[in-house]
Amino acid sequence: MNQSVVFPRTDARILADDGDSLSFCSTCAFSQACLSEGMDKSALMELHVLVEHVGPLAAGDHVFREGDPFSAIAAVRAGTVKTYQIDRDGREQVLGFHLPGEVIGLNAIHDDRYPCNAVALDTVMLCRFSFPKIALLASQLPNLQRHLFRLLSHDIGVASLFARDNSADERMAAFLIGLSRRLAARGFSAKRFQLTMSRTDIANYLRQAPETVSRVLRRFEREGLLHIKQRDVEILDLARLQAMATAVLRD
Amino acid sequence: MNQSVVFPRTDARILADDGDSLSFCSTCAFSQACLSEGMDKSALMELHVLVEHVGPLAAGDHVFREGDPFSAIAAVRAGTVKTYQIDRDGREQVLGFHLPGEVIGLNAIHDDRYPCNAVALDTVMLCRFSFPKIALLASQLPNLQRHLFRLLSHDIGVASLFARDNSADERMAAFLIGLSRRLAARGFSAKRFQLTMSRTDIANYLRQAPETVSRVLRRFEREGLLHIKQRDVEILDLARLQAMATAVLRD
DNA sequence: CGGAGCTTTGACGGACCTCAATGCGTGTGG
DNA sequence: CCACACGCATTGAGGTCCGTCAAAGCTCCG
Repeated sequence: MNQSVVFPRTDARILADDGDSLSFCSTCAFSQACLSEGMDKSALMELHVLVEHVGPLAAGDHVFREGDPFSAIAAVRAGTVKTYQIDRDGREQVLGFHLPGEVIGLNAIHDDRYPCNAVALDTVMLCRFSFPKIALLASQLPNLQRHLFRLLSHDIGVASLFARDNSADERMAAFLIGLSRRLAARGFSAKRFQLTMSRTDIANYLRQAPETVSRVLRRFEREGLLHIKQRDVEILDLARLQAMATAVLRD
Repeated sequence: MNQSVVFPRTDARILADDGDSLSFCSTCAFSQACLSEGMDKSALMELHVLVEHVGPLAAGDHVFREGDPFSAIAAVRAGTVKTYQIDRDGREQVLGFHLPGEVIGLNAIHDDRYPCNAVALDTVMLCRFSFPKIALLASQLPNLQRHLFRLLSHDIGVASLFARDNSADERMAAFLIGLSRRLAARGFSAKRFQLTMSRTDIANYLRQAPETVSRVLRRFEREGLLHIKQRDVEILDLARLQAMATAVLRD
């Protein structure tokens, strides 16, 4: 396990590849989102100036750790980032999985420290945005400010989804449907994808025992809802899975 | 139960009392917070211009309803506001209780609609801030922008607190300690306070059965942790209660 | 005084966790 | 190239916390 924290140490490598940063940036989810919200090209140029491309990170590399001073948010460009906390008994608590196009670090603004750890689950590429700089730019670009407010507002709702009064089946269905939709929104297949996280991580995230995850997935397969082999999932009955998930996702 | 939505209809009453809005505003939690974060007096004046004082609302009055177009956030000045959703089976899901000094409506920025209902549990006074106006002002006042970012960031963390699989006792202890601290932060007593919400609401918020809430509170009393009569609580053993709550609150 | 609604109390059952053992896949070294 | 070992996943058996159901008590009203 690599113990190093990526953010504070990657300045050198980041500064090294600014030659092609503009071409890279056209694939950056954050920039794309800004564009789609009506930000003009010249504004986007200013955004590009403060972007730092981080990666590739290997599975197990940490993006930041709980308690680190807050300096930047980051958009996931490729791979999956897991955020988690360690409680006082040393047990891990998974807070979320972050796919390409999603932003991490927003919950660190409040008290200027990252309140959780963030670790790469596979090979991860990031766009790093210095928060002081992007906040300053936001005061000049209304659309950027608006985009940031929306990102933050969105995350408020997401956190409370998996309360324990839903059944194990419902939570698992909601988890899979959520993944499917988020991947589809980024252009990936909605019906075939890989679980980049272990069953243990999924169980932890859903507040269940790993054994329960195993049993529920197996039963889903027996009932023809999906096909699963190792970490490769194929959803066979999206409608029925979605119906189970509505109790959690409220759509 | 009063079915009216307060925000869209109170413009007349709000505009009527702008004569003394400045004196009122000195007690507004939001303004105070801005001041304490280093915003200067002239900036605060500009903030006062766009504040609208709403209230008093009676218990059962709605501040906004799920699906209403988003227009404003609001700081609770007095009383308690409950936010909740209705799932497709018609069951209520309590999202949170908002005490004086706390801001509601932040989760509506994302898709320009309030994603939940907000209802007064007792006599409530609010400060209403038009969001377009405060966002515009924020781009001119860096400290205001920073304050808004922090408010949003804070709510991300709060939402995920009760999502974990802690025991009924731990969640109840965390609920009480949370209330105690938030009230103390506003100058109220940390050891004696009123539960402005019903047991049913508490149970719903903690994702428990009302019967469980009843049993746990009763057991806490038998064990000398607190004294409770109806909705009046006196905490007798803050330390022990806090110890139970750490599993949830992580402090 | 009486009724409605919330709260409390008890008995019971079920969903999921814990514990334990086996199976499977991957990487490593002989 | 195969054997072995380690970690993760699976499967089964048993226990428990808490939700559900039912009934009675309490409070605040009219």
